[in-house]
Amino acid sequence: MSNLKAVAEHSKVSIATVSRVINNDPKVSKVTVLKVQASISALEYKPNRVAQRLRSSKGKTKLLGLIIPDIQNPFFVDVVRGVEDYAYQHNFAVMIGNFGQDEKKEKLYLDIFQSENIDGLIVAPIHGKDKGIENLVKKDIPVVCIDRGLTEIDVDVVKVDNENGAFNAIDHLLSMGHKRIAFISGNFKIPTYIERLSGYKRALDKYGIAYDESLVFARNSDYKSGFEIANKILELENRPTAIFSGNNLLTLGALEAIHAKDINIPEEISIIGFDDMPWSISLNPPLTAVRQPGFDMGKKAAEMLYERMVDPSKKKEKVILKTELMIRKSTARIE
Amino acid sequence: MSNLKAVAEHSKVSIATVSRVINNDPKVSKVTVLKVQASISALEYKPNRVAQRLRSSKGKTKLLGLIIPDIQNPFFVDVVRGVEDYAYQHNFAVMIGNFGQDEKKEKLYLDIFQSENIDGLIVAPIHGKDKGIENLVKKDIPVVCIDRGLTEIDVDVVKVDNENGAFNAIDHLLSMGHKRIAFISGNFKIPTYIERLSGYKRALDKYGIAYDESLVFARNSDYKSGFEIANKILELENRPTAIFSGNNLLTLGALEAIHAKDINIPEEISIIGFDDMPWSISLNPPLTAVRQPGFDMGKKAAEMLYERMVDPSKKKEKVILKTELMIRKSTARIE
DNA sequence: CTGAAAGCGCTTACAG
DNA sequence: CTGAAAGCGCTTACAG
Repeated sequence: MSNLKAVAEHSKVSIATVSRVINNDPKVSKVTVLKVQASISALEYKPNRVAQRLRSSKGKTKLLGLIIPDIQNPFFVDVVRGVEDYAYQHNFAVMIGNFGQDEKKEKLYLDIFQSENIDGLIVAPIHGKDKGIENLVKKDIPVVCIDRGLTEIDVDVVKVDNENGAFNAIDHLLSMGHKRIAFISGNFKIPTYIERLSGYKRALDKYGIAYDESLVFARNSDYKSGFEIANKILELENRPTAIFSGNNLLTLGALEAIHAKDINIPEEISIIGFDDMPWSISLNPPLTAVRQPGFDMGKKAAEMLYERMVDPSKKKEKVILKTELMIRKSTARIE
Repeated sequence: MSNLKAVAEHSKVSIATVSRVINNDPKVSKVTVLKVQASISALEYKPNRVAQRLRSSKGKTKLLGLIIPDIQNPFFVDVVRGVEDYAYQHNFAVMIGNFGQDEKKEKLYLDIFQSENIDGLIVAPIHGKDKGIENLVKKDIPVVCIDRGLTEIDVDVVKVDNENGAFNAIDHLLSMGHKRIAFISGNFKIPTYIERLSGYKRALDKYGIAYDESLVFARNSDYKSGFEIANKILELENRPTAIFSGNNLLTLGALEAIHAKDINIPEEISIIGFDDMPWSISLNPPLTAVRQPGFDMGKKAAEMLYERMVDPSKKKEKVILKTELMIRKSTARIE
């Protein structure tokens, strides 16, 4: 790789001048700019971002960290795409860390990203009291939380109204006559699930149905857990007539369990999933689901991060987007 | 952030010694090591990876680039997970670039990653004559191609036997009596599709059926294209009795088109997809698909990249993994 | 076993 | 408008 020095020699100016040309310093004379630019393209010079970043820790080199809980979850993939979309348009590179719901791994990525001098971070905290992220915020590193916030500290966040999303789903089920509705949840350390549970309870309340703890199952938020929990539910003696599953992967896992037992949806059991998927219509049957605008969330988060980088003293902002209940064919009315 | 100097002062040694401790230089005395380590933890010192990388471009800081065509495609997500799995175990950070089938974007990521001094790159080239990647290889930057190779230059690659994968799928269809099999493909610039087409042709040959070009449709490898092409196919006057779709997303899009028209699978049309998905069993009907071991491919690629970094003069290697036809319920025998 | 010094490729006051 | 020089946080010969 050619470097500043090579370009400087080629165009017979100092490296300082070359640097100025690269950074569009208006003080450089037209002639010099042209000369240097010619050398730059002749030598195919590309600035070394590592050196740039080391030198000026001021967002010059545009590196953005993105830490997500599970890249297998299509919702987070949408988030990634949204972030990337904004980043690409604004010439940021994105460094992605996928911690797979593993707290140690999340911490590792937090450390690495910091050591990489990222200009800012978008992260879905593993829980509401995430010390690692709190520290970053305290150090005034721009941080935007996505999907979940932080309880102990004021921070920018983009999330969805989980409470209402869950409420609407359960309300829909209750309105169709269901009374025993199982909830397949992820770990209740994760704020989203707490909120979804409270929406579940509020809907029950509305219909005067007592909350039955034995209908709520929390494990990891992955395919396997969805499969296993659904199996358990299907074997309950007084089997619930409907399932509300807490995320994409749990839904897909539950679906496999139901199909493996040849139980018909929605005739024998209804199911609503939190998180819609592009192919929900092609599932058996077309899945009724709570849609979250993942792409928009990612994009918005990137935008807010950028604004925070530009103005670090800006008031922290909470953006709460709406969910939408996509009614398809996985729920049926019962007596 | 505290730096080397702070640690040096705290433990009353030179920064050179602190650096040696960090890098496990055996020459440092036990006493000194202990003293320095105490300071390191007291100050919560974390080496600045940017500075490390700038100083020694020898894989010390362990940063790996991963460029994939489409993060929405679950197959590539598996690849990412495989790469990450290996990387995490070997203390590499992974920088991911998703180019969304956009050649300009791929080039941009190639440039950025180079400017970031990555130690090595795993990439699925957009086509076989990708100059940008060729250049990296020529500069002796460790590169492993995944899913697709390069035609003009010798390079490490991990891929799948696409020709046989497609052959088996078509053979299965032909053995069930199908004669008009449409192929929904991605762009034929992409080597995988060329190979899949040739498997398609070889199977036809085996059954003595003439290749009919009008049954082959190539566009982008995304959901929307799958949907649109399937719509076209379904409206053909002499409608094919089966569809072979070239990737995950195309399959899902095609499925939506078929369902939207209330056409029954497999009674009215059979379909086999290239790429299996965890939730194939929950599709309507359970999808017959060609399975690629994405996770293993990613893992293997990361491993090969590591070996290449350790021994740059190592002979280039081609690893070709097998596909597996997962027979479920989306195909039926016809007269 | 340890330290002083050079240098990785840049940016940015400072001086002219 | 331009250049010489310091410095970002490290590593690594070189010397002792």
